[in-house]
Amino acid sequence: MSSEAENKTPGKDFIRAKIDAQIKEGLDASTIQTRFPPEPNGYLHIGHAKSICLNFGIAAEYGGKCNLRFDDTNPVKESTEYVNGIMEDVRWLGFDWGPKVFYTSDNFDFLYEAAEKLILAGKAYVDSQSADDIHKTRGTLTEPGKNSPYRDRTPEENLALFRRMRAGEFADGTQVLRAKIDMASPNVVMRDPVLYRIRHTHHHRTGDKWVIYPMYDFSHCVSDSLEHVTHSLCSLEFENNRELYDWTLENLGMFPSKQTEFARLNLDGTVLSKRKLIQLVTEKYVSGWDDPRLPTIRGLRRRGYTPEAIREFAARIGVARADSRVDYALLEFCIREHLNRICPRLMAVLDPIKITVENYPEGQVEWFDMPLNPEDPAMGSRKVPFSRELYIERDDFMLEPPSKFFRLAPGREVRLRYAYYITCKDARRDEAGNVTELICTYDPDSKGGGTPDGRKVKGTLHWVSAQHAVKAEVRLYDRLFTQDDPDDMPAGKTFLDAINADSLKVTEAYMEPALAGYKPDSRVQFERIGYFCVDKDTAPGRQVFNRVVGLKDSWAKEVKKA
RNA sequence: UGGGCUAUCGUUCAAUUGGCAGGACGAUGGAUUCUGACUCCGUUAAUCUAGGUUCGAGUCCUAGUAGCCCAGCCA
Repeated sequence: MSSEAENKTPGKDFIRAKIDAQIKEGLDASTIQTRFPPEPNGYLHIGHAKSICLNFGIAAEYGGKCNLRFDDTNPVKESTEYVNGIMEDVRWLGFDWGPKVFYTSDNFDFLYEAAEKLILAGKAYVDSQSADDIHKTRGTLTEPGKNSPYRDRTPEENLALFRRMRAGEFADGTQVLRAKIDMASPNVVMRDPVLYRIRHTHHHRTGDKWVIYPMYDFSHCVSDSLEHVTHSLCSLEFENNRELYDWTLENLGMFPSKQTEFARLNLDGTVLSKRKLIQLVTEKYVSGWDDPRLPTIRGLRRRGYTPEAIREFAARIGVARADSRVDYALLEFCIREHLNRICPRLMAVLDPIKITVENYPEGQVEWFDMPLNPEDPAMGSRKVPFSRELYIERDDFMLEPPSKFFRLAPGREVRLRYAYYITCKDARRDEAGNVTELICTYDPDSKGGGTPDGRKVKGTLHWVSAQHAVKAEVRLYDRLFTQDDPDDMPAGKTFLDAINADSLKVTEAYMEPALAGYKPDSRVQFERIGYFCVDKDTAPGRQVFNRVVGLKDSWAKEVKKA
């Protein structure tokens, strides 16, 4: 059993429960310090959002602080572009890291001095073996490693060598600084881990000042400690590194930050590893980091997700130590729940079929005033034109309807939302038998959508006036992968083999005129269809909408069953 | 006989430390409805296995089983 299980308070996740217990034992809540420490080598995804919400959330709840720290110790992978992108994403998610941004690279001088201290204390040495030899002598998971022939160099010798490393006298890969711990440790991480390596590479912040760079295991704990991080929260794969984290701070005599691990997020139908996301972007399987099919923060943002929905999602998935994979339906639930509250509701037809209302006067147009959201009158209203020729959704008509179908069919009466009742008199067909046009009549007494005799209709359809319809491009998205877990493919297959060829469908919508007024980033509900977000690709005269998520559709389920 | 970690409804997170296994999502039935949406009500369904301790075990003990992480000069 893990020691984390002790002293839990019920209902809370194990981390917050442990903090409660620590406070009970005297911890001053205002000293609680967390940090979100991304490496700027890619953009953030929803898995990071979980960590961000956890770290910033805990700081806010307990009256502590959370730092944003860029873990920028490997210059070959990192860039300012990513630093800026990450800050933008964290801010968009709604979190504030205060006036100071932290960088591990700001601690390079301190880290160097700390390394010299370890050398002087006989706890670190310069190893001149090749990377290959270091690998070979590390041992295996079941066998101990062998000591390096350079392990017993004197502190003076090591110090001189280390200073020459820093001075740039050695080529990349020829020397490393290693901690002198135990080559026989059952924990492979403790077998004389590398602390510093040589990299003659330009760093995005320190430029060419350094040619040696500290490793994660050395720099992360020291940076935590310098920031007085009390709760260093990271994902489960760092469990094995905790022993080295503690060793380093102890041997340096520094503030004892403590690491706690939790399970990272896995989400059905997508990948959440930076390596794979980078591959999807660079090899053009998607249009970019902000492709609306991607689980990146900017992808979700462009798709039309809101920060509120993502934060709600993070709260609902919880925090635990067990590996898990979350149902995509939960994310969709969260965005629907928020968009349902905030979106105006308008009408657009995605797959039109024409209706001619034969008893409606030719050339007549009526403008109906319709509420933008009947559940929230404060949203106001808009004007919608009605005329003799209309479009409705092709799915809303059936020649030979099954019993449970209560939309339009020959002889059937339905309501056109907020307008009139219409009855289908005839369905015109082409040679192939496809329905091309519906001939209907309307009941003038049903104006506004009700009748004096109070008769009921089963169906209410959305519609647009053909002559007033505004066309727009609509992008319909499906999951990017066909498998729930694209990371777990059969032998010989990779996650790329699971890419869904139909993850994007582009179509043309016929919209009521008011919809043309919405600018990029606006989110609306297309009644009876789903939530849509105006895309940044929108140009004058050519709107582009992304489908954020469809409405729940119990009729579609019914059809599927049949 | 390498070490570390994990195991509860289909999914996910709980269970006041040994006292009626609960919530959410999903699924499903119904009510309501000018969105087959929303909302409301109901139903469904779980303690990895085998022993043991105990009046009582998800929780403690013993032995198993399954899964995840670690052999980067990545983080």
